[in-house]
Order: sequence, then C-alpha cells, then structure tokens
Amino acid sequence: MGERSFGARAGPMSGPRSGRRPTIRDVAALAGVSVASVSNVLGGRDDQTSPATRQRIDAAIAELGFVPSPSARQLRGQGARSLGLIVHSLLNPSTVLFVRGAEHAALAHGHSLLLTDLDREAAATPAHLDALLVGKVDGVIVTSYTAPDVELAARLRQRGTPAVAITSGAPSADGVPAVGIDNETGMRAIVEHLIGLGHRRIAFVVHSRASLHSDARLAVFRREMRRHRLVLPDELVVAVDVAEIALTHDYDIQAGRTAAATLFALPERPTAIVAAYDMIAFGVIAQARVLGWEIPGDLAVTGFDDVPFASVSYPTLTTARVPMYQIGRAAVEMLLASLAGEVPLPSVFAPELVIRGSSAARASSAGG
Amino acid sequence: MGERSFGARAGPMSGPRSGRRPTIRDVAALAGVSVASVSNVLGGRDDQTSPATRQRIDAAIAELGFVPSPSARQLRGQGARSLGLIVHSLLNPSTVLFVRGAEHAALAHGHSLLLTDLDREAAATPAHLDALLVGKVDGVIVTSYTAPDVELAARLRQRGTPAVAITSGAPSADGVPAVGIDNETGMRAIVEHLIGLGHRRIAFVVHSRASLHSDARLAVFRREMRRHRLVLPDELVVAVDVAEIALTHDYDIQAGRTAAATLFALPERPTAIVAAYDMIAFGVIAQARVLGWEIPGDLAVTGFDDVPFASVSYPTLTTARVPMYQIGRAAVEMLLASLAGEVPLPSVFAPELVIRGSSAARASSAGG
DNA sequence: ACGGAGACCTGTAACGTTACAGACGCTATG
DNA sequence: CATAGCGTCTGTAACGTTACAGGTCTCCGT
Repeated sequence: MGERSFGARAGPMSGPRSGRRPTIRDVAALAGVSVASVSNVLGGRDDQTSPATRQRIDAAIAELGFVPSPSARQLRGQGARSLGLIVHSLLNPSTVLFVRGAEHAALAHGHSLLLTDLDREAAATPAHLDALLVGKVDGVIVTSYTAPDVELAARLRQRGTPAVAITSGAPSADGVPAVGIDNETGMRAIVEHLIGLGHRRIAFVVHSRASLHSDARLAVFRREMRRHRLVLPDELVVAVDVAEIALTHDYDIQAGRTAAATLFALPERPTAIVAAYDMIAFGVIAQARVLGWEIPGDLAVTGFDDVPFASVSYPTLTTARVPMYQIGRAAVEMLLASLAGEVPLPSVFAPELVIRGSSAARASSAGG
Repeated sequence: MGERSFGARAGPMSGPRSGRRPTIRDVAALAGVSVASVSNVLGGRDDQTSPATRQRIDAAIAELGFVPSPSARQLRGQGARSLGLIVHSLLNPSTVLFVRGAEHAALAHGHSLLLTDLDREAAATPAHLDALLVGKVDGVIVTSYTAPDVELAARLRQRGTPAVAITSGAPSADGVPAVGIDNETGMRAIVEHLIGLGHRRIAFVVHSRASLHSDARLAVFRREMRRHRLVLPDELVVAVDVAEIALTHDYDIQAGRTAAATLFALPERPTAIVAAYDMIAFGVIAQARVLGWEIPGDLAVTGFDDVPFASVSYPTLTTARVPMYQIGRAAVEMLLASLAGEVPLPSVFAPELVIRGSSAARASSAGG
C-alpha cells in the first residue's frame, strides 16, 4: 500500500503537526491566509473571497487531504449532517427498500444515516434511544408510527429534534410532518378483487404487535366486508403473537404459519386469506403447503407491499404494491425541508393492486 | 403544537437558560458543584466523588433531563460512540442478519450504528465515504472485503480509524482485524452432498460483481470438482452481470434467473446448480419453474447462507448455514476490543450443511 | 487631498466537554 | 504545633469550527 503518509513531506517549512489529522489551522497556514477565510470557502460563502485566494485554499485542502471535523461543526451550531432512521424489522424487504430510498436521498444531500431497528426485546427504552440519538442527528424519521412511536416523536420534538413520520392515509394534524401510505385504496382493491373472484368467506391475518398500517388495513378490510354485506366472524380475524423472538428468524413468516394453522383447524375454513403484508402471506402459503392445500386452487392468499420476492415465489403473490423506495426518499426530502425551515407539503402514496398467481376464482368445493 | 418547552418551570430559582438543551454547566449550577465534578461522575470516575455529592449530581441530571453532547465529547478526544457499518446489498436477508447482530452488540455497549449500503451506481466514491464517515465514527466494519473494500479499509486506517473486516477463511496477515467465514468447509459439504446424490454435471452461478466470499466459494467448488475427477466446462460457470440496477428490485434474484436461462439453453444441461448464495438460488429456482422444470426432480439447486426464507420457499432450499447474526456480533466486539487497545483474537465461523427439498438424487433421464 | 464605498481579509469569542494541575480541609503523626 | 497525606473538590486550557465585528486596502467622485 504505497501511499504517502501525512507527515511524509514535513521538510524545511514548518509543516502540519505530523501524525495528526490536519485542522483548518493547518490549511490556513499552508495557504497563507486566516482560518476565517478557509472557513468561508468551506462554508460556500466564497462571494467574500477572491478567486486567487480561493484557489490557494483549495490547493492547500487538497494537499493536506483535509476533512472538516463534524463534531466541531456541530458543536458550533451547524447541523450534524446525519439523520436518524428508526425502523421496525429490517427482515422485511419492504423496510429495506424504504431504508435504501432514504439512504440514497440522504447521500444526495451529503447526510449520513443512523439506523436503529426497534425490533428487539425490551432494550429499546426511551432512555436508550435518547442516548443513541440525542445530539448525534439533526432529525429523525420514524416509520410505522405506533403508539410508542408517537410518544417518541413527541419527545424528540420536545428536545428540539425535528421528526418525520410515516402515517396511514393523509398525515394527521398533530404537527408532525409525515408522508402517508394510502392503505385504504390498497386494501379496498384487494377485497374487491377477491369478492370479484367469488370469495365470500375471507380471513384476515396480522401480527399482534400491530403497526399503524396493519391496523388501518384491518379496519378497511372490516368496513369493506360490511359494505359488501359479507359476514366476518371473529375467528376469521387472527392476530398472532409470536412471543419468543428468535433473533435470527423471521417472525413475520412464523406468524403467518401459525395463523394459517389456526385457520385450517376451523370447522368452516376460509376460501381466501388476506395477510396484512407480504411476509405474513409467505408464511400462510408455506403452512398451507405443509398441510397439503393447493394455492390458489383450495385457497387464495393476498399480501401487501409487493416485496421483490413476491414476483418469484411459488405461487407468485397477489398483493398491493407500496412504493417504499420512493416513500423513503420522500421522507428524507421532507425532513431536510423542515430542517431548512420550510414547511414541507404532505404527500401520500397510493398502493396499486398487482394480481399474480396466489389468487384465483373460489374453489367450488369449499363449504359456505 | 401544545408542547411544553423546557423553560416551563423557570420560576423563582434562576433555572437553566430557557428553551435550550441543558449543559453540564446547568447541572453543576443546580447541584451546587463545579462542572469538573459533574464531568467526573458522567465519566464514571466517581472514586473521586463523595456519595453525597454524587447523589446531588445524579438528581440534578435527572431533573434537567440532561444528555451529554456527543459532539463536545468527541471534540475533546473521547470517542464518538458510534460505529460505521459498510455493507453490500441490504436486500439480501443474510446481510440484514449481520446488521442486526452488529446492532445488538453495538447497542449493548452504548454505541450507535452508521449504516452505509455500497449498493449504488457510482456514488460511492472514496470522497463520499470520507465525507460520511471521517470524524463521525470511532471505527468501521467492512463486509465482503472486495478489492475496493481493501483500499477503503486501508485509507480508513491511515486516517487513524480502526477497521474490522469480514474475510473468507482465516483472517489475512495484513493487520486488519477480521472475523472469517470458512467458505471452504461449507462449499465442500455442498459439493460432496451433490456428488453423493449422483450428480456429475454440476454448474456454478454467481453475480459478476463478485464478493470475496463468492470468489472463495467458486475456487473451492473448482477444486472439489477436480478432486473428484469431474469435468467442469467453462460454460457451466456462469457469472451474470446485471448491468442496469433497478433500485427497487433484487438483482441477485434477477442474476439467478438470467443465469438459469443461460444454463437451460445449453445443449447438455447440468443436473445440479450450485448458487454462490441463497438469493441467487431463488432466482434459479424461479426461472426453472417458468421453463417447466421440476425441482429437485429435473434439477437440484443449492444455496449458501441459509436466509430465513430458505426454510419456507418452495421447494425448501438446501444450503450451507452461515451464522450471520453471530458474525455481526463478533465483528462489533472485535472492533470495540481494538478500539480499547486490545489485540482481538481472530475468530472463524464454519457453515453447516442444511439439506432440504431442493436437492435430491440425480434424475435418471438427464444426459451425461 | 479627502471622504466614502466596496471588496477582501482577519482576530477572536463562543459552542460543551474533559484532563490536568492544583487547592482546600481534614486527620494522623512526629 | 508544624507537616504530611489523603479524600474531595475546582479553575481553566484545550479540542476544531463558525459568526461577528471590524480592519485594510483600492478606487472613484468631488
């Protein structure tokens, strides 16, 4: 690795202190100007600097390989240029797509991302989160926005840290800027699709540690069933609590399996199962296969999200596509806007029904 | 926005400066001690503090809700208490497991994680990464460790930022502490499993933007085939380059599909396909299904990693289990150890063969 | 020759923390 | 009664940056 080390050319002229990271003072000394001038060009306020000086400073920066210290900047009142991102379950590719969108947008604006996955037992106490985030980030994006998340966002705002949330439907009026997912549109499309296929006995499966989005989807599901004059007995709404969290396993899939097992044991089985999101649907399908059911022949299954896997699984999954990548980008843009003092305009993303192999017309043999 | 601001109780006593985050000086004033004493108990150096004083300081901290400023700490020479994590493709659940392990270990030591996904077009220039990481983190964990990663780790170390890498096999002697994955053991088990099932014409599929681990697995595959006196024509080793990266799609799966299509067009088809890792195997399986092939009847497929999905896909996937969660934990422990000045002892994790539905005895009809 | 307006540049006080070098009371010892 | 030793506590100089409040020129109009 034949790279020149920092102190290598510390020859006759009194070079920068050897072995240390160069500071703005070293740059100023090398360029023969004051630190203030260097700071000016660093901060892009170069209307106060002559082209010649500017050039000498740039050269000095390049020669020393100078990188400004984020801590010093932040201490002085500049932003940290990093954003906190609090997500639930990175094992859901949908979440990853969101993170990826957020990351790309953040990178485009020169910010780093501080990721926190709330998916852990009891460790995610408010105090912990404070210790991790306070003073390290300029703002925070909170996904899901369950009740504890609301609390978290409120506490952050109280501490003066702007927060952006992902809400269901149009952003609420509580003052937190948010990008919304129109769960209503997506779920209505799913229910109408299944009813159009002739299904009447339709079940809903969700993880019991419900997110705002799952809640919203279930509410819409209930309403749509009623609107179509279909009965929805309690036993057809299954909320699974996977108590023991195996850190290396995907408990959304496990929840789907458990729920499916419950539903299949019913005297009157459903002909279609609506999962709150794709990962649960995959679990349902896997369990159905174990029990010897044909999909979509014996049972139609739908998801929500359209994770990349949904188009290559067997059978491929009928689902509502949520543009998580774009939502991630939008959330960061919104956070940066509100950091810049602007009032960001709310945005809502509508899912789009994607019909694939896991749903088909109701089997004639099923009881009803 | 009916939030109470900090200064709400700024009553008779001269409270902290209203509306601002409390500083160590506010705590000192409230407790009636010097800032130095507060700093001492904050830093755990409370052997220099009487229990009574300590208690008053703790009380003041609690009352003000004081959180020390990370920037100020870091500026003064303390660590940033955050670690950089550079990964490739978060859409691979295997990577997520790693991140999760790293995050849990980091949290346990009170550190935050700065995540960077290198999976992007050309934006991940060294300058960009420097801007994102230099001065923000105490150390960096570099996964995969391809050639550019080596460069990156070297540059980071030159700047005085410790780095830990994930290497293939035992950590190399180049001085970077590392936790290793014993790809050799895993791949040998896979090859022997397939040969034991009677397969002779076995193909290997990999993404062309190969990681060190893919490289190592292919090398072992080649060697094992030779050792068993089996021919391995060039056309049976397919490295797919998915040129256009769709940010919202999983190009590992796409690579698997493309490779499978190529292999199936061969005059003499393989009876088994060894994928460099699970996500590619899923693509291979999906494409096989599209072309009407039965798995494992017409074709055996194996993966590597054992992502959660491998046990619920159809068919379930034979693979080598890599304990990514533990590896993530180990990497963080190692980084923290080397930050503490200790010389961490290297560790290597050996994959374990998991036989599932995607592999079975060679079909008698296949040509050889 | 003088004043004023720019254009360009500089010195320095913060920002919130920690490490260092003492200072201040005690008590025990000679 | 001086002194040393010890247990606590404190004042303050950094750390690297930016914002502010000027300073010094040069040029131009009178």
